[in-house]
Formats: sequence, C-alpha cells, structure tokens
Amino acid sequence: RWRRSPGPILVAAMTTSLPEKPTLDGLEAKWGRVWDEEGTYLFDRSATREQVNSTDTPPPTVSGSLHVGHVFSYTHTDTIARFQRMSGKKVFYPMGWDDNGLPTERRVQNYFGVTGDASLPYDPTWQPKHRGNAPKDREAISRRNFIELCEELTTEDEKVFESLWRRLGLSVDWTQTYATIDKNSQRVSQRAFLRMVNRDQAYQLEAPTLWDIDFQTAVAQAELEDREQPGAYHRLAFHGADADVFIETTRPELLAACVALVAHPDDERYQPLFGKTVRTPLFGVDVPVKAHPLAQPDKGSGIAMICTFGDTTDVTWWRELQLPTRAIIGRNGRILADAPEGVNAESYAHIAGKTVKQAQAIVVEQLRESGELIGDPKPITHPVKFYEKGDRPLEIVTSRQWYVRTVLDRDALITRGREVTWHPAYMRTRFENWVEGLNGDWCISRQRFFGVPFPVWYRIDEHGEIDHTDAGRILASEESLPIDPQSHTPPGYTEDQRNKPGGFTGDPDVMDTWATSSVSPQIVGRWEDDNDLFKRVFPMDLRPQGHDIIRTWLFSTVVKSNAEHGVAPWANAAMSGWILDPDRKKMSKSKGNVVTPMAMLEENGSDAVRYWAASARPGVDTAYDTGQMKIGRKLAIKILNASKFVLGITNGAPTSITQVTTPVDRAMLARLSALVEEATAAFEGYDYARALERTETFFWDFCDNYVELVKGRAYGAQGPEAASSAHATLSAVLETLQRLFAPFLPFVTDEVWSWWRTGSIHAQSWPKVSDFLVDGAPVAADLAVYDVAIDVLGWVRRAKTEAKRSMKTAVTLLAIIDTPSRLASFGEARADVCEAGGVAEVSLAESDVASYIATLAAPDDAA
RNA sequence: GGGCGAUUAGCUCAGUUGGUUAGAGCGCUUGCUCGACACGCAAGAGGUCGCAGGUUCGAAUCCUGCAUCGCCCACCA
Repeated sequence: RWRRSPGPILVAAMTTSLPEKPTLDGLEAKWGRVWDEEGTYLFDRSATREQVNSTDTPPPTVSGSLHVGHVFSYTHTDTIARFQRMSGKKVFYPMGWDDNGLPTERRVQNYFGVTGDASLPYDPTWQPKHRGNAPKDREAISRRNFIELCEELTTEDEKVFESLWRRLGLSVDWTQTYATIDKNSQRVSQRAFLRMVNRDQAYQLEAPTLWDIDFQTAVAQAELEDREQPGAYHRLAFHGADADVFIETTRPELLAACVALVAHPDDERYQPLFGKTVRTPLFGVDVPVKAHPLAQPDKGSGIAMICTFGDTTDVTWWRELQLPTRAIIGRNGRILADAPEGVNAESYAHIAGKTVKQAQAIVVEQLRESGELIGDPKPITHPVKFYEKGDRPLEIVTSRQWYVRTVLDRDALITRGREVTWHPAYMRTRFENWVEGLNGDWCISRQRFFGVPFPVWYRIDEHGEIDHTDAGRILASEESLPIDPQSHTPPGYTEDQRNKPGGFTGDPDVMDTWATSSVSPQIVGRWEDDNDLFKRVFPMDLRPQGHDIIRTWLFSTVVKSNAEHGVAPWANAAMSGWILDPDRKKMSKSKGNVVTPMAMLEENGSDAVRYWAASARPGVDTAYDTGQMKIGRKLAIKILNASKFVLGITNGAPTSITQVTTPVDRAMLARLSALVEEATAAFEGYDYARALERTETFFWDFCDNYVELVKGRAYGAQGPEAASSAHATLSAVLETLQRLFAPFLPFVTDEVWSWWRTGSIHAQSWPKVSDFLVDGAPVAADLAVYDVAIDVLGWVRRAKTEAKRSMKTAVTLLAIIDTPSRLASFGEARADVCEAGGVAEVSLAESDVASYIATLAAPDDAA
C-alpha cells in the first residue's frame, strides 16, 4: 500500500514536529501537570474589580457520593470561566468543599461505627476500631472525638474530589480552596451571625418548631418536602352542653394535646358554639370552640380540633387565638411520660412512652370501646411533611432556636433577586415564588455536632437557671472568632464556672449548613480578614448552581448579602439542569444506575465528557448519554487530525490575513469572523452550548468542504501566491477554531496549540472580530463564492456517489445550469472546484432553476 | 389549588425578534481506502413541528383553549 510520507523540507521547517499518529491518550495527565506547574489558572489579585470575573463556586458535599451531575454542571461553569479568562478577565475561580452538617455526620457514623454523645468527656487516646464495614451497633464517643473523625474523613474525601476536578480539567485556582467547616469559614459565619444579632436581624426564640425525631434537630422550612402517606379520617365525638360535636381527624393520637376546636366565623352550623366549651372524648378536657378564617367549612365536618401541635396550621391557630399549650410529643417522637394538666391520667397512661404510631392504635381502640369513635376510620392518602433527609414524618415541638429574619424583608429580597440576571430567566420566578410563600423566619440552629457553633454563652444565675435573655447572653467579640463556646471560656469567667450556678454555659447548637454556605462569597473573598481581596471580587459575577437549591443556597445567600451589604451577592445566577437516566427518569442510586464520574472520564476521555456536558443548554435537564460523549471524542480526534494536516501543509509558518487574496478564502474569512461574533455573543449571554454548537458545525464544514476545496491549491497547484492565500486562511481558521474550542476541550486544544505555538492556549486571547480586519475594515468578500463552490462540489460528489464510483473518478464534463449571479460567483472558485472534484471541463448555462449534468470518466479511464 | 417549563425525524436535540422546499448528530440504507483522519469520507431515506381554534399575505415560531410529561410552591383538620 502506497502512502506518501512528509517531505524532508517540510519537516525541517517545522517549528514543532507533528506526531505521526496523534492520540488523545494521556493528554489529561500531561496537560494537567503543565497547568499546575505553570500556574495557568492562578488568580491575579492585583486586578481591580472591573478587571476581575469572579465565580461563587458551589462547594460540593464531599461526604456525598460523586455524581455524574457534578461533572455536568461544573463543566458548564468551567467553560464560562475559561471564556472570561481568554476574554482578558482576571478570573477568580475558587473551589470549596462542603464538609458541614448531617451528611458528614452520617458518613462518619457509618464509616467508623460511632455515634456522638455530648455528655461524654473527650478521650485524646481514643482510636476508631473500624474503617468502613462498621457494625450496626455504634460506639458512643465524645463530641470532640466525633468532630476529629469528621475532619479526618472529609480531608480524605476532598482529595478524591480534587483529583476528579483536575482530571475533568476545571480551570480552578487550586490555591483558592476552602472548606465550609475550616477556621476561616467558621469565622466568617460567626461574624455574619454576630452582626445580624446586633442589628436584630437574628434572634433567639423558644417556640414550636418543625422537628425531626430521628435526627433530633430542628429543621427549616426550606428543608421540608411533602410525601404522600396513607392515613385515615377518624370521626370523633366531642361532648357539648346540649349535644355532641363531631370532628374528623387524621391524628387521633394527639387528642390528649387538643386545646380547642375551630370553625369558620361564617359557618352557621357552629356559630352557636363559639365561645362555649366542649369536653374532649377519652381525656375529658374542656376546650373552647373558636372561630378562625383559616378553618375550612368544606373540609371534614367543617370543624377541626387544634392540638399542640399537629401541623403548622395548629401553630398559627394556637398563636393567633392565644391558646394554652398541652404538648404530648417529646423530642424523640414518643409520647411524654406525664400527662398535661387536666388530662385524664388513667387514659393517658396507656399511651405514655409510646411512639406516635403505637399511640394512635391505642387511642383508636380506647375510643372504639368508649363509643366516641363514630363509624370506621376512612382511609385516605394525604401529603405529610418530612425532613428531606428524614424517614419519619416531622413533628412540631417547642424548643429554643436561632432565627434569621426573612419574612419582614420579603420586598427587599425580591428586589435583590431582580438585580441578578438569571440564566435561564424563568428561574427567577422560582425564587420569587419561594420568597412570597415564606411563612416564617429562617431557623438556623441545629441540635447536631459537626457544624459551626454559635459564638454565644449564657449566664447561669445563682439558682442554676440559664438566662437566655439579652442580659444573660454573652456574645463573643469579632476579634476572638472563630470560637467554640463548648471549649472556649467567655471573657470574665474561668473554665471551672462552666455549667455551674453563677457561672456560664455555652450555646449547645451548631448552625444549619446553609447558614454557612450562605456566606460563600464572603468566605472565598476573605471578608474582613482581607478586605483588599474582598473588594476586588465582591459582589461576584456568577453564582452557578442547581435549580433545586434556589430556595436554600441561593435564597440564603441573598438573605445574608442583603443583611450585611445591602446588595445582591452576584450579577448573574446560572442554573444547571438535572442529569436523567437514558430513560428520562431522574438518576437515583437506588436504581443502581449511577455511573461513577471517574470511570466515565477514564472511559470516554475528559474532553469527550465535557463535550457532552457543554452540549446541554443552560438549565435544561439532560439524559446521561454516552453516545454524545462518543461524538465529543470523535470531535477531539478530528481536531488532532485536522490540526496535523493543516500544519503539515502550512508548515506552521507565520501568516497574515493580508495574504488572503483569493475570493474563496476571503469568503471563508468573512464566515469565520461571523462565527466569532456569534460564539462571543452566545458566551456573553452564558449560552455556552450555543457557542459550542456553532463552532462545531463550522469546524466540520471547514474540514469536509473548505479544506477539500483548497487542498490542491494549498499544495501549489495554482502557483505560490494562490497557495499562500490558502495557507494564510487555513492558519487563521485553524488558530481561531482552536481558541474557540479551548473552553470546551481544554486538553486537546492545548495539545494541538503546542504543535505550533508557545504558551498555553488557555492564556491566549479570545478571538475578536477585529482580528479579521484588513486596514481597519472587514475583508471584502462575496459569501456566495463559497456557497456556490460547495454546492457545485456537492453535485460532483453526488454524481460520483450515485454512480457508486470512487471520489477520485474524473469528471470529463460538468454542465452547470444556474442563475447568472451564481454562475459569476462560481467563476471565482472554478479552479478550486475543478481541482477538488477532478473536473476536466466545465460548461455553463443560465437558468432560474439550478441543476447540473456531470459526465464521469469511463471506469477504465480511472486506472 | 397556584406557578414554571417541555411537547419538532426511530433516538438526543437545534430552530434568537413570523418569511422562500423545517435542520444537526446518532441510528438506518447505499457506496468510497483521493497527498490528515475508517474514531474517516460521500450520498440517501426518514417529520401533517402534541391537539383544536384564532391573528396574518404568510405560523414550528404570536394569541386562546385543551391534552400529556416534568419541576417548583401551597395553611394538607
């Protein structure tokens, strides 16, 4: 088999030798190392705010499993960061690790087989007995031992994440990393908290709170989700002075906690009862009948029992109607041991200590016996509130918690949201829906171990009572942060006064994970610790995140920024979509269809995976699609081969677009300029997918049509000047395409760039329309020359294909019938078309309708 | 109950202010080893643009209603 090798002259003139057989293998390791060594992505902190583009990178939960969705959305952000960098911005692109909160605690519990117990003393010599595969029965250890394990494990997890991100080619500045539990983050969270307390934007309150009985902590409205659950309407008889009143309830076990009945003020059926009392069945408590507009006449019997507390409506009624409290559910979800005052102790004794579920069965049985249950319970399914990570329904218990004001600031928060440009724009509606639907302030305290503590102590009076009032509260000074009130001593006290009468006690709670994540811009910008840096990066340019956490992370960040700075925290918020199974269902672990990201990268190559991710338009849910990755891989290989070929012809020699003289080449240059304009506009609108798609389409056309068209001329078939025009055009297009692809395919583009240029392509400038001006003006070009040339070349190809003949078959005569204008355009490209198509002779004829007749050489002639 | 998306070829999706025969890739069919690339090249088949009305010279695109799917929110006795 004959194959021509590159001539010695070409090789000698090469600035860099081209590989004989280019490959994608090993590019991730090779270029990842170079970028790291050369500091390609380091932030230049001497830049002013105007010169900076800053990204508020989402800190992934390191204790969670690595998911394909991470790779997907972080790639989107990376393409934008790379575009900004090439556009001349000093890019501030940090990386955070969310090692805060419950996911970490859970993972530590399972991994080491331990459980935290605040009552145990710290044991510095203690060592875990298990690492992975820990048994179910867990060893209780002190809070501090537990936290040490959290830190140990998250450090390991962070390494796994970082290696994945590097492999994926994120252009993160790896000197700018943070963890949501590190000292800096703790200091920023605590400082932001203290300032909100001092401005009365945060406050402590003992009140009914949504409570997870398994995690034994308060949870916030934002962490709730509804789940359809089976239940049943139980019709109960309350005893009035004249007659029984019937209510329907799904929670008969709360009967002992009933404090009133309520009906709508306009409900004539119950108006006579308002102001009177009725006696509860079984427990024999006299409760008032009240009127309230929230009561719905068409629901159940139209009159409801108010318990403390069955749901959030109960809390509203209880507060607005100023009802007494008769709590019966404890923090562990079991019925309290002692009956509330006035409740029949004998009946109560049956349910004391039982779970809610057990208590319900017992109460129903007792009601049945007493005849106060009317008929059989009617089964229904209804939505019940759950903590999003929980397994049992939430209860409402009274507890002391810290809150951040949000309800009163609704208007300001909406305004802040409108200062942000949303991508896609309709996502803003979700934010506004959420803000408008707020029904309480944001509860930020959690009764957990691993998290940022509240920098607060409380005085203990001489009777041993903790003083939670303003006077009794001791706030840490900002200079002392971060502090842990469990191990640090407040000013004016000594450690031996801890938890003693006349002494002090530390706030036992930690902040909700979102209370820390919500200051991510302040954390990465080192607010108050390095205000010189902060003012160069804040407010930030971009918050990328998933649309599922608009009500949590996005919302809470706006709350904090509004409270502290009075501005929106960023100019743009870009929402990425979900990753779905190939069958369009949301990917889930339980279905066993989760692909590990590292395996995905290794199998397909990072550029290919990035191509798949970047092909999805902003905010759109996307199927996991290896087919799309294969296309990306083919594209990357094509870039290798096309670059090798073009550089083989042009020698990699420097060229100038002033050498572009041939009409076909001028048309190509004009098209290239239009591409740059379009790709730039797309990127500026955060539509990376569009920029990629346009560039890709252009590239394949360039390879299949333009290169084929000018190949002969580039080899010198039409003389040196015509060849030089082709060389200059090929070089300009190749260089521009390499740059345009760089944000998407960073590995292969830096590889091909290195074949003929020095420095990383990622440090080069993004192409500009002004790059294609000659003497200050766009290149004079007739775009039709290229279009007609490609049309005619297509006809020649079709004729050969339809005849099932090889593309090298000669065309003895090509008759072109077309409009005068197109025939004229063809004349400008005639030599290239004939060369590329193997056309010996052309005849032209005018007509309004384009057509052609191609006469192919006889098969024998080909030989 | 309120809101937001989506619905275009077998599959995954473009279609940017309404404008000539609706596009791409994958898959499929038929061919082709021309001086880069078989992880390639060429050509081809394949769609009444969810349904029903309306506006317009002209609608995948604008308006109204409906259907299906998905998501967000909701005080759910």
